[in-house]
Amino acid sequence: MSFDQIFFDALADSTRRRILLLLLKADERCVCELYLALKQPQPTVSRHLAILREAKLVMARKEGTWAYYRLHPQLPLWASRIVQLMADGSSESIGLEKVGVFGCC
Amino acid sequence: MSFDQIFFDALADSTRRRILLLLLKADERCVCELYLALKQPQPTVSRHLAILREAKLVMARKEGTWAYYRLHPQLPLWASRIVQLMADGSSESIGLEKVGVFGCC
DNA sequence: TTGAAACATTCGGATAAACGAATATAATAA
DNA sequence: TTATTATATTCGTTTATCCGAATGTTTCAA
Repeated sequence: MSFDQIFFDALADSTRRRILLLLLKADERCVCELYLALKQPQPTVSRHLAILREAKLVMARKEGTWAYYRLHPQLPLWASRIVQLMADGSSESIGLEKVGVFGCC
Repeated sequence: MSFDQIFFDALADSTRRRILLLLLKADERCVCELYLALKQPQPTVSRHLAILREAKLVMARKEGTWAYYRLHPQLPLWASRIVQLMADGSSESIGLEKVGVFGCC
């Protein structure tokens, strides 16, 4: 399957789009920040992160029991511009305002 | 369902993306040009066009028995920029080179 | 070495998307 | 009216996706 197909499949889910927007606003986020911000169960978020990881849209860094995610540094330019445009234009609530007030890690 | 969701759902299919790219390069295209260029059965293309039409990504103009499609003039700016980036970055073959040599209309 | 915390994965069922084949509609021409 | 051309829709089936619930894995601390 082409990267195009994988990329747009990944964007077809709103939880995955919200994850990408959260990662766009911060260098790194750990999984607990993400699922608390998104108000979704941890396994749900982990499954979506796995999809984004396999699509090479995000990268994971492990540190102890924590996993920190960021946008993939080798994301093609056109693809990362699309993520940015998504941020500009999307009417979807990201949940970012809540991040940081949880003492999750 | 939000426009965001409808928009990215529409982009998740490669035939629909190719239709959008074909329409990006031309003011208008009739259905026969599209399905000949895409090498897909006419009902398949019409079904995808219906999805794009209901999503308000494209607009149809009827003239006799023909139907001419174009990108929707009120497409949000961020959305049409995404379509353009898709054109820049996509590795997918559009089939555009074949359009115009068919005597379909 | 037992326990707990942070993530990841698997399974089963429900919902949705896509396609081929067939059929319907609408406009025009004979 | 009948036929034809261009396009649209419906139907039935297959395939893919998503979610909740349960379970695994890894790391660290006691």
